[in-house]
Amino acid sequence: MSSISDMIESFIMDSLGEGEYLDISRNELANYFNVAPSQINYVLSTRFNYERGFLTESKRGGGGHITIMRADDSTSVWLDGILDRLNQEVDYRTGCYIVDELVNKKFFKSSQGEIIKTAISPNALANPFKLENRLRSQILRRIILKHNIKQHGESKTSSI
Amino acid sequence: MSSISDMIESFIMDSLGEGEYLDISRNELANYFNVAPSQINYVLSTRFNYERGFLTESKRGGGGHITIMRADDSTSVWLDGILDRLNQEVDYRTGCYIVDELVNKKFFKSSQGEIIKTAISPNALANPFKLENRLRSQILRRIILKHNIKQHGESKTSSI
DNA sequence: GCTTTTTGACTTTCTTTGACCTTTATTATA
DNA sequence: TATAATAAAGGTCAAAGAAAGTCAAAAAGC
Repeated sequence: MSSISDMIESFIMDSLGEGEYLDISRNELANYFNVAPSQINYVLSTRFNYERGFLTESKRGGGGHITIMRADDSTSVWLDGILDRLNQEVDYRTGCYIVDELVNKKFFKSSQGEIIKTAISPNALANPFKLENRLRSQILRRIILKHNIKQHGESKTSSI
Repeated sequence: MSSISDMIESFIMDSLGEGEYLDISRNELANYFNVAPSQINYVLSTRFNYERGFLTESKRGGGGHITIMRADDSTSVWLDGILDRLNQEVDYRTGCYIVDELVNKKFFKSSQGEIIKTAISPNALANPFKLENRLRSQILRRIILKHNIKQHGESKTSSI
């Protein structure tokens, strides 16, 4: 009666036991239950999300894995820390850093993170042009030119 | 479970212990773990970079070696020194000298160093207002600060 | 019919490897 | 002795491989 996702959920719950966190391999687990690897993601996002008291982290590539953690006091401390920082002014870089942290902890998806970053970018938030724009194009022009020359060997301009 | 890179990382960490720095031979280490020598570079650049609190130096040729150092207070003193110099005007030669120093300490990759040198070159900065030297120190300062901030997340300056 | 589950094609990220390059030290030679 | 050749490191970069992520369509439950 219960779906495979439910079985995977209880399997993970059992493996977690009383522990604070658990490391799993997405592929192994999917293999064990004979399901598509992405179904593990489905289980994680529907059963082991923040609302249900969990946070997950992962790493791709060789030796990649997924970590499932209980979202306990320390998590809310972490979140409070971030909210505290947002009581002061936050420049673009810091904002991105915070967004990355939140994405990392699967608080937001990375696609959502991108939107957020765009929303808080200098471009989005401000300022009609100033004189520095001319300089900027000059610098960029210079860098691109030199890069191009270096790659194609035709050096007609001085090295700097 | 964990990748070989992770094992190499902990091996280095263990060897370093509480010490301030550690000398290793790239080839020996690669041999010990049965990996391509370049994988040692991979571990160094992903795990023992400035972001993570380390600086590395190396020497080639006979008796060559790699030194892994904790980026501690003295590092920030060194960095502060450079930033101090950038409070005055900086001509192109001096700028390149500083960039070389930063590349030497693996603060930037040499490919990044090239870009920076181009960005502060007379050609890039030529402008009608004869502000070249002031601009140069400003740009250099900006790049280093941003790099440093990006790595440590302490942002006291505005994003642009 | 609507919601939840399952699947699979495509994407992104991280690791591993290898071929080729640069620098430094040592040794041989004029 | 100065210089040229050789050997002994480490550096770089790109390709191949190994995971996990995304998204939308199909299938299954209710």
